Amino acid sequence: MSLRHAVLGLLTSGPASGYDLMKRFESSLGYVWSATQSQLYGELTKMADEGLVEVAAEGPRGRKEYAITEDGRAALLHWMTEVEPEPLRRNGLLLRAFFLHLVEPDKAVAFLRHQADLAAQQHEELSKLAELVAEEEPCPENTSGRIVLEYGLRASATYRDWADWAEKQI
Amino acid sequence: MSLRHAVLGLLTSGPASGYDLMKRFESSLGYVWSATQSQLYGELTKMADEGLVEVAAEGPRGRKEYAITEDGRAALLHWMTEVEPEPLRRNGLLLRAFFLHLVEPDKAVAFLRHQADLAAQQHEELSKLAELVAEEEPCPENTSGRIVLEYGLRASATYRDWADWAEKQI
DNA sequence: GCATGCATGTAATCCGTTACATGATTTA
DNA sequence: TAAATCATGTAACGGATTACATGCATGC
Repeated sequence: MSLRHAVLGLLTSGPASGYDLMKRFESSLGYVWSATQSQLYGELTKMADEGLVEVAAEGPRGRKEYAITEDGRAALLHWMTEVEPEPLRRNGLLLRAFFLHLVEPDKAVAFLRHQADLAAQQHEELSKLAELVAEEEPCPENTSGRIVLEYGLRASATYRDWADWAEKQI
Repeated sequence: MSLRHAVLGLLTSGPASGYDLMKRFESSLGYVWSATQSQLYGELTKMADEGLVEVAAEGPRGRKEYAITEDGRAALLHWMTEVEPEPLRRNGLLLRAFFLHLVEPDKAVAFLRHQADLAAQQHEELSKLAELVAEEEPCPENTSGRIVLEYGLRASATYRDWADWAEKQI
C-alpha cells in the first residue's frame, strides 16, 4: 500500500504528470520503491478520487499534471511518522542461501562468488554516485538523498563481505 | 513465484503436512520468506497438480503429508543455481528515509532512533540464537542456517549503525 | 464435557506485472 | 515525412492478505 506514499513524496517537490513520475521512479526512487507504468496511472486516478492529489493543469497530448493536496500531505506525514514500517519478509537471495547445502559445493561457491561480485559492482556504482552528490551544495532536500545513498553503500559492502566470507565457509 | 521453492526446500528434510510447514514458516523460514496459511494450502494443491509434490500419507483429521517428487527436486535445484535472483525493489524504511526532510527534525530523529533501537534489539536476539546454534555439532544442513544467521547479524548491525549515523546528520 | 490444538479449505479483495492499444507532438 | 518521445489508458492474470468456515482429536 506504499506506492501512493512514494507518489505523494515525489509530488512534494512540485506538480508532475504520470509520465514525469515514471521517469523519477526509473531513475532514483526505483531503487527504494518500484512501480510499473500501468500501476502508476491507475494509482494516480484512485488517489485523485480519494482527494489525495488533484489535476492542477492539463497540457498537450492529454497530459495531466497532478499536485498534492492538503489531505495528501497530511496522509504522507501521518504515514511517515505514525505508521510502523513493516519488516521485510521476502528475500530470494537468503532463501537460496538457506538451502545452499542442497547443491554441490562448487555450485554453491559459484553462487556466492557471483553474489559477491554483483554487490561489489553495485558498491562501486554507488560510490561514483556519492562523489557526484558530494559536489552539490548541501540543503535539507538532498540530505535525505545522501542518507539513503549512505545506506546503499553500507548495505552493499555488508552483502559483498558476507558473500566473500560465506564462500570461504564452504 | 518463490513460495513453491521455499516449500520444496522445506520438504527436502522429509514429508510434512501444510500445518507442519506453516509452523516452520512461522518459526525459522519466515524471516526469509513468509506465507499465510491460505496461500500455503493453495500452493500445495497446485504443486501436487503439477507433480512437484505428492501426497505420501494421510492421517487423522484429514491430514495430508506431502513429499517432494523427483520433478520437485529438479525444479528446486534449477531455481537455486540457474535462476538469477531478482534484486529487492521495495523497502518501506528507505522510502521513508528518502523523504525524511519533509518532517520536523525532531520527528526525523525520533524515527531514526527508533529504527536503531529495533535493529539493536534484533541483533541481540540473533546473537543469542547464534550462541545456541554454535553448540550444535556441525553438519552440512546447519551450515546453511549459520550462513543465513551470519547475514542477519551483519545486516542488523549495519542497519543499526547506519541509523545511529543518520541520526547525527540531522 | 470443554478448551486447546490440529488440520484443511473457500471467497473476496487488493496489489503488481505483462501485454495490448492508441494517439499527439516534436525534431531531424 | 519518419522516428523518437510524450502521454495515457485497459484487460487478463497471478500472487498475497484477510476473513470466514468447518470439524476432528487429545488431554484435562
